[in-house]
Amino acid sequence: MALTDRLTDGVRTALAQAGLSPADACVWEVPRQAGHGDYATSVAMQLARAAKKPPRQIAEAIVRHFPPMPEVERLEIAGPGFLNVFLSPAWVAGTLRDVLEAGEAYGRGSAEAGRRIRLEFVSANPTGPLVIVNARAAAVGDSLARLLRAQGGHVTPEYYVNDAGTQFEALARSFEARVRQALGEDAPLPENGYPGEYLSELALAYRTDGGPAPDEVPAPARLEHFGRYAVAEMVNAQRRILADYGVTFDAWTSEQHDVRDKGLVEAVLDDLGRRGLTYEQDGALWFRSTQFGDDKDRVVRRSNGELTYFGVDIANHHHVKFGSAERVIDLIGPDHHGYVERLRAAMQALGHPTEAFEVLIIQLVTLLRDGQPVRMSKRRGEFVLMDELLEEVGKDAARFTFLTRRHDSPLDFDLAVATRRSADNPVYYVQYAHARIASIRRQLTEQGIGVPPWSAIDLGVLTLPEEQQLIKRLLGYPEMVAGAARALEPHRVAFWLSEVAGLFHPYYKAHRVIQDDRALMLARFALCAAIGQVVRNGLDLLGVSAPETM
RNA sequence: GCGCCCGUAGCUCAGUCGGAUAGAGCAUCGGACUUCUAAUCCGAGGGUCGCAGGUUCGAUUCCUGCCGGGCGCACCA
Repeated sequence: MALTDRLTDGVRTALAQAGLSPADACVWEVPRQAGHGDYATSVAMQLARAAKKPPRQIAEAIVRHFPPMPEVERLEIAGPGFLNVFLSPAWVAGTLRDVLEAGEAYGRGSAEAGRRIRLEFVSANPTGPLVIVNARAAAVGDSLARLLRAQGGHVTPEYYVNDAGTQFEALARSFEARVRQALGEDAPLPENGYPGEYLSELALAYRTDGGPAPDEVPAPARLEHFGRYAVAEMVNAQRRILADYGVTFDAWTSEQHDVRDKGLVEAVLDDLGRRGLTYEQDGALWFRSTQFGDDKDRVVRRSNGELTYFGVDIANHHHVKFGSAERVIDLIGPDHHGYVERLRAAMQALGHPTEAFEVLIIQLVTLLRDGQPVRMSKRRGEFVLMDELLEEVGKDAARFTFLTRRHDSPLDFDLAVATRRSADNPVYYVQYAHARIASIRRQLTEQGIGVPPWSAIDLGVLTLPEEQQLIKRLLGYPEMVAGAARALEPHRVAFWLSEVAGLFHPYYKAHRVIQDDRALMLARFALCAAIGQVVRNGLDLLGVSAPETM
């Protein structure tokens, strides 16, 4: 049972013994100030009104009747009626054994046990290379997948390939033009085409592979031919970069093959139509999204007969996503946030619980170098690509930096800072803690010092304030992970790790592990091993490596 | 005009479910390697939590209004 649950039980028992009415909720928080104990609750203040007694008097009754517990050293009443709990140092030290024995499983929970979760992120159009904001979405999405898995969820990371519709056609025509140019023809790029150099390079590769010239492909099949080739190559390139970044997807959903070709759009539109939730106007088919809180009704099939992106996406969400999961999470860019409401309306109309469908907005990234903005203009081809970012700053620094901000706040990414190997860069600060611990382990081995099983080490000698503080911090790790998963906020893990490293480095500097006092040495090594384990577990949730040496 | 997000130290940002004296890193200034890795550590200064009301024992946190910034308001995706 969790410590706070035990404390709550103690409070309930004490209230009953004192003849006071029970508290419906007892919230424990970790006070900011050490003098206020390890845990505090304001339950006495909240009960004061109903009990018609001063809060301090209620608190005193709780203290008087609180059952003895090995975890608790003493209770204090403070301020207007706070109840402060001071943990027993011996019990605190003993918890280290639980951490070490749990190993890589330490921090896992069961909040999502058995639940199937569909998590879509990145999903860049297959019309160009991945750029820096895609790297942010990939870092956040992948970390979320890891967090939700750590809570027992069956997570399917999904990449939706937008290989149909107007953008697909623009890509197909642009690519065809580039192939013609590669053959020496004077072929202009179509209007609204994609001017990037990458399509010219792809055209050369296409010819090298022996792909047929445009005029050798029958006109009716030409668009499809060049479009499919370009999409396949673009998606492959995206997949490779993401794999280098440590991000893999279990589902690559094709708009054309997995949604449109399977008749799912007609099915879902018929479904909505039978419920009277669609209507024809001006030759187009509309969905009554206003009935579910949207500002206006939305077109699902245009008057020219073509489906809108929205129309297809309803089918995608209803049949593909919810067809295989109880919970659906989408990560999107801020430019699409106006789109969320209508999709939410559609999911509601189709009977999905509102809390089962969540959309996270991943804010934009402003790229800086030494504080100066790096211009990103697709038109002039100056935009910074994801592979260039990875080459310059590396996977670990990039991922960690993206995860030191809330996903919904815009981020300034300074290339110069992220490249710097110093404390400006919290990723190295955290990794260095892990490397230093690994170094201690190596030193022990080199000096022929054997370490007995954890159960044989007396941890009670870890009485320094720094040691107690570190252990208590490790004790809070599972709760932090559970909170990050619940709130879908992986940045909490990154901050937590920085804080633990910030406790470890001063401790390392001030107190030697390897020393003549064998009992103390072993206990301190156990503490370091536990810190190393938890840091490794936390970094793994971020997809960042935990190096043995640096 | 309407909607969403954001205003916290010089800068970049945390701040749990409403708690006690508001936090970190960077930057600035001053120090520390004979010792398990100096990618480290020790110390100092730095605040009207955008503004004004409201709710309450208590508000950076919740509500309303205003000011300032970003984004979105298509038979585009």
